[in-house]
Amino acid sequence: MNRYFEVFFDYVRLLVDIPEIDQDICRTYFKPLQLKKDSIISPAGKIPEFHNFIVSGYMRNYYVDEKGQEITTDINDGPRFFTSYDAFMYRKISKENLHCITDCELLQISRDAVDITAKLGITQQEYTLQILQQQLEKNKQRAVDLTTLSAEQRYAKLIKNSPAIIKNIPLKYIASYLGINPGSLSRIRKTLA
Amino acid sequence: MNRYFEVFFDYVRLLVDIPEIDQDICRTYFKPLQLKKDSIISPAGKIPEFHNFIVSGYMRNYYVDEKGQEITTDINDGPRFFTSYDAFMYRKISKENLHCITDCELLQISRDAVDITAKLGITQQEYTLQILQQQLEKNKQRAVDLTTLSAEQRYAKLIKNSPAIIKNIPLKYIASYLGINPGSLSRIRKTLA
DNA sequence: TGCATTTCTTCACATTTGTGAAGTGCTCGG
DNA sequence: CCGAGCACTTCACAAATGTGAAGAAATGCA
Repeated sequence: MNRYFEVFFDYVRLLVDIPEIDQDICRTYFKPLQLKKDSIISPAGKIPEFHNFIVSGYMRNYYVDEKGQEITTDINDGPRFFTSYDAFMYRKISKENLHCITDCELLQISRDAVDITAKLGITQQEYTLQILQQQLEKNKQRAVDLTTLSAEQRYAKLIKNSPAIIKNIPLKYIASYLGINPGSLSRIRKTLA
Repeated sequence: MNRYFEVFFDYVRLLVDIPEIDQDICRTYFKPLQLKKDSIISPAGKIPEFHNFIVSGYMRNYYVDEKGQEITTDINDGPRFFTSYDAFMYRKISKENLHCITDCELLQISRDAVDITAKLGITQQEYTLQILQQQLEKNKQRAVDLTTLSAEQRYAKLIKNSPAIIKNIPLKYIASYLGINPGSLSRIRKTLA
């Protein structure tokens, strides 16, 4: 299971240094978990129990709209945290489902444990601040792309920036994430080929 | 100038309580500023000097793309913080311009002062965390709206949720913010009337 | 007030994207 | 190995939105 924490700490160190003490805290409170393809963790209608870090595998975040359609709101590209953060943090009922598109390896921490580690360690608050800023910038950029780029340009940009997603995620989820009809995306793919 | 801080504290109290000590700190380090319509503060190409709170008035955030077109990425609806936050925080060159669409009343704090107040007061870090989360949720929702709603639905939603924006902001900026061509928006307005 | 500028609307037409049905190919469990 | 279901493509057509020019309306300034 050490590999899990290697991936985890490598990811965290992109934003902050982690002293040994905090590493030990993480090893104590984060629990490894393997999930099979198509597992649903943190289903809509429930309060998310865990904050998840994806060590390997691909997940998506989706909700079901009034017409019964699945809307994919997020897809991961490599290791990162993946949680309905707002609902998790404030113990609110989530509207979203976290769906393992492939087999996944996770590190999970419970909501109670997050409060404990916040007091024990010194890195957590600073890290949380930074990752929130990073996520905010990403989402701002996503919104700008959606207002300024055509469907074809959005797809081309995803190929360029996240080839791993194209290779590993069914097209229908990508289409939903990009706000493109699957049929239209198919046509766009043909013109790009 | 007390009115400025009344608006300011009322806004901050939506997320956290502010002890007297922290209120005094704010009164010391935030400076009131009046701006005329069409002033540009924090222009693209420079490091933002101040973190801005809009007491009254309307501002937009825009950048100029490769074709020379202005892309409006944010418009405020009532009092709130309005800053190229990432660039301000990390003293990076900003790509965005903050433009006063109407006369504006602001409270400003310098980047150096933010570090000072962080040490003096007790509310700031908690507040920053919360407002980042709030902004993140807003931007996620904006992205979801852009993927799932038609141009007409996006405009209708803006009318419903932010009538003040419709009343006070030139349509061309609203169109850009919604990712709609001004001509198309004009047509949409006619069908809604 | 009156002129100049900007903003908004309107129109005809082009382009992009959506829609639903049908067909093809793949995958996975039995 | 087979068949059912799923994912993806393809197509013809519909609908939504973009485009650029022209005019109307509003705004700001002298």
